[in-house]
Amino acid sequence: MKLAELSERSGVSTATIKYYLREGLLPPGRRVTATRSAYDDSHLQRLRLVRALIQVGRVPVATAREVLAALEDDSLDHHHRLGIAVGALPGAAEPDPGAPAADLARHTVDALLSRLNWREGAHACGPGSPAYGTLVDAVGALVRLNYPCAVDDLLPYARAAAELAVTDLDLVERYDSPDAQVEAAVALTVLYEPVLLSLRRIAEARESGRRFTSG
Amino acid sequence: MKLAELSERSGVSTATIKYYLREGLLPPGRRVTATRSAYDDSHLQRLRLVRALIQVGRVPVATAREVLAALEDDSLDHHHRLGIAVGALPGAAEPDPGAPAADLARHTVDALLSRLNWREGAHACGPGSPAYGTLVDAVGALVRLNYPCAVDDLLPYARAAAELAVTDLDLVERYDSPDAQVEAAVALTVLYEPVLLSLRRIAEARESGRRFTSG
DNA sequence: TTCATTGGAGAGTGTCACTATCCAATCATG
DNA sequence: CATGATTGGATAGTGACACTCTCCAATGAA
Repeated sequence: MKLAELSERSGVSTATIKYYLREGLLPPGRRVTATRSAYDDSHLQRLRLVRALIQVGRVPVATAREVLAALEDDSLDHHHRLGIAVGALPGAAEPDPGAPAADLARHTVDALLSRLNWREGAHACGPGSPAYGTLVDAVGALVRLNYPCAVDDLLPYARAAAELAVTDLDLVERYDSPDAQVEAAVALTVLYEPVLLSLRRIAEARESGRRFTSG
Repeated sequence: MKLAELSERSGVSTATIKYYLREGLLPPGRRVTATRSAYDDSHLQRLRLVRALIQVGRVPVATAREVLAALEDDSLDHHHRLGIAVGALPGAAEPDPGAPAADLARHTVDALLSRLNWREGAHACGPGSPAYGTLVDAVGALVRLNYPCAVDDLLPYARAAAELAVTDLDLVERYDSPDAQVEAAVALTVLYEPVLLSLRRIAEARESGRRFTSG
């Protein structure tokens, strides 16, 4: 497959594909001659994943590169590859680096994870993981704005998250090879986020209608 | 409260506050003299909400302005104000405007909402609402990438969303005045998104560890 | 032969959320 | 009352980011 064909089939402009190649988001094609390379279906698949990460997941290009690197790191076992790849995904932008109310937030998050007995799993739970940091930041924002975020307030969200994780991993286990599973885990984590958030808003509107309208 | 004081108390620079005033995200202060205005606690609260929307929720400035306008529109009843305000919030960026697989996605979403009997509630469910559009886009991305997104695959997420909405509205109902409730609905919708997504990733890591590691 | 395409690299674009600079009017202080 | 800081207001500049454009010599296809 030539570059132009890859572009046509993926709907991504050749300029952008060249850019992704330059940035290392897409492995170079097989060199046919000095000025020509051939691409295959794996490039097409990877290109689609990159678009999903960047366009749907709003993952910065630099971060996407890390995620993809973890995806291909054969030196790691299945669980660790998955943890690193998903862990490299970004969360919300962090707030002011100054630490106003961050202590309370951290304490709340720690109490929540303890309550759930989520402390022992080292990966992506520990204070070093991105998800943990994002969670502390998010709770910190709630604290600063005086919105409820006690452990008891957060618990229902954690329970929902636990159920969602089971569903997610069930989807992942539909894939056969470990490689496909890791890629699916990354893609589904990112791609189901807008699904979940939209459904939540729709459900909120329904629930609001149920509570606040007469008739 | 002077501008400098508002800046100090909120941790937002005077330059940024001036920018928000210019952009209409913050109502002008009470004019004291020709060159001086006074701000009060409502400005502080609003400023915090704006920061939450923009920094945590990644809401574009123009969108934030719409959300805030709906927040203050006294001509609407409670439920509609809430629906419009939350509806004005953005979802993920939409993919290529061309409609590849969009029909299948729309069909899937419609089937899902029908299955759940979520069709009758007009607000934020209808095809016109932003959340609906975001959902179709997100499902479209799944379709294009060949990831599972049948109605049965989406149902668990919708059920989780329904439970979350109940929790959300319970939090909202802790506030007394309708104004406070609408503001809380917007703030909590946005601020709990990163909370939920981080918890999901942490839960995924735990679940992955449970399934894929030995011992 | 001739013209389009390729890989490669650098520079330019558009968007967006600020941020910096200026200005004249006016307080606040000594 | 002198003097320096602050304010509202306006305009222009910044930095990050994801492209996108332009150019080039080498090559391939018609």
